[in-house]
Amino acid sequence: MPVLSTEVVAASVAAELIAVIVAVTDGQPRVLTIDKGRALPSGPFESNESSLQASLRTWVERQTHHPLGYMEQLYTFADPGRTGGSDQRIVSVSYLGLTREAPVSGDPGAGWRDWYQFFPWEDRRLASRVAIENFLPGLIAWSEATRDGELRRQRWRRVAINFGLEQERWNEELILQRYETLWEARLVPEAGGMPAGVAMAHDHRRILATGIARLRAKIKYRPVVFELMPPGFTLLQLQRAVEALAGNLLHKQNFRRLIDQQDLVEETGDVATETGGRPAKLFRFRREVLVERSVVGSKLPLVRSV
Amino acid sequence: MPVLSTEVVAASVAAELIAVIVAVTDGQPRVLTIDKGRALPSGPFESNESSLQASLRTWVERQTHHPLGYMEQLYTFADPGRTGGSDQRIVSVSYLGLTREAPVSGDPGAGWRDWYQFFPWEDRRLASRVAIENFLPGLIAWSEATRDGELRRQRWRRVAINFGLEQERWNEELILQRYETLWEARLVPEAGGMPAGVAMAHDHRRILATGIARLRAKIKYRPVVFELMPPGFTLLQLQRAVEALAGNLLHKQNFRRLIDQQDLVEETGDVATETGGRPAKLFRFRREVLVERSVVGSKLPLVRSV
DNA sequence: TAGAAAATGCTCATATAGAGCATAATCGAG
DNA sequence: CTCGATTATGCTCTATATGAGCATTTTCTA
Repeated sequence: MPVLSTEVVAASVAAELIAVIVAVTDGQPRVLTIDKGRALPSGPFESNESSLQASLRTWVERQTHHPLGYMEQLYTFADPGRTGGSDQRIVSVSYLGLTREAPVSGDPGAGWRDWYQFFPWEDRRLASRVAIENFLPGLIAWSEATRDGELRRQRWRRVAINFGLEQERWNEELILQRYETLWEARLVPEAGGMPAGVAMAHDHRRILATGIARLRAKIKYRPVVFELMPPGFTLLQLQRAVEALAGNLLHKQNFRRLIDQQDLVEETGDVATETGGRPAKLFRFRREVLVERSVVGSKLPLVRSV
Repeated sequence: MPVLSTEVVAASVAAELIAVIVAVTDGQPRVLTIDKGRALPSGPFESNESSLQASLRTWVERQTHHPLGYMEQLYTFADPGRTGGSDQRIVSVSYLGLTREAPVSGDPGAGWRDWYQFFPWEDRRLASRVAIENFLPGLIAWSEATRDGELRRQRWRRVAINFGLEQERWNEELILQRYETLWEARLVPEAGGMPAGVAMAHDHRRILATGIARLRAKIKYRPVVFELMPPGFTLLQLQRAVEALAGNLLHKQNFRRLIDQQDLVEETGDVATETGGRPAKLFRFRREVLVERSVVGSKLPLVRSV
């Protein structure tokens, strides 16, 4: 192996972009897919574009008719199993983007999907909660399928941490860890196991898991949910959006306390009357806070349950 | 621009790896450089290696004679200004690695540098504190060098947030933002300005800034400092290491409280007598916590000052 | 007119973080 | 041997943040 040095010694590889574009519609988190939900949108890294992000942004905005309110790089993968045309290694640079849902134009296989169809166990909102018990037997079987006692112990510990068993509490950020544990236990279709969640091409479900994890972490300290909201919204709608992303329910009063303690929103003056109960005031995001606070965090609450 | 789709449409680019390898020696944060401190170690992405990280890890361990305790991907850059031999775009995948310092072998230009020589303003430990006042006039001049009143206000606001002026408190994670502000204000040599900190080749100083920022954020919720410590250490040495990374001093008693509340360390039974005062107990990192807590955080304190 | 469904206002207990006081060991200088 | 300097270590106090729950208010619908 050559010593790392200053001379430009860069190998020729094939580079592609992969996008995790997220929206929240009617309290459901959605992700933009192609090929009838089997893959994430991807495309070549364009040498003539000014930056990696620029082409992605342009493309998404054309597809969704909404500006991409927020965008960040996720991770760069080099799946060892895949090679491009001329036997080149493929390097995939993935991005996470937030926008609002609109009918997609162009590609007939493209469309929005509820992201929990790919990770049913990640939705812990009571209404739609999927029992972990479904694949718990499989996990137990996997953790016990070894003669090595120490390894058995480690595997079970890992299952407990990932899925909130024993004394552990459910950690909503371990999406990738849970998916990989299920993979190792051959409980996902990609690994040839029983269908736990809808499969995707290549490692796209891992990339999506990475995106969800990043977003769940991000909403706790940055005001990014607002990029998913319409211009005016009620506090309950806002809460439902956070809950959709986080995959669990929040304490309403505490949620509201946090929101107005931080001056993130201001009243529009209107009220929403179609709420079923007492009409709710409509709010808008104070975009100024993005400048005011720059990178300084704004915490949003993520409580464990109702 | 082609629609993003499932067919493999990946452009051919030149890929390189860039490493930010960090150590802490005698209470100073250090970074591995080549070319007499002018660049970060870099090398080709090797198609035959099993993964991006593998070759980097092997290389660093050979150079430093220490295992790379921790490693994570930082960011992928595609500097629009640079192209490889056949006019290909260069994609740089950067990694952050933690290890301990040892004399480097091989490349004569390679060696460890105090990272604050590249970012003097980031060191706020009283002992070596560099006055921001040095370039404050430059920042003021920049923020006022426009007729647009709104832009002037925004620029000044940005300076205040980045450098902790007016009511803002210094945010130690804004390393990249500060560097970029100084760049825009032409106060760094790369941008043709007065020498504020030692320059590096290409965008390496930006990459280093990204690494420092990531590390400063990480030490707050993951027990990564221990990868920089010798097998046995005193609590003060541990604190000095955290302070070196964070760039500011911590409240000693609170630091110790947090450390032992979390069962991160255990006594070795020995004491260090060369401390000058009362001998300190030696501790070792309880490596088990990495398994026990998996990804679950362990907070380390970052107080604003003594 | 009675629920039902939300919105809102308040209180309380606990945990955590920032700060500071006080005491205990040890070494070196005089 | 004693004083001072230096570091280790134990404890307390306060402010704030967080998790939880009670109580009211407003509106719509059956």
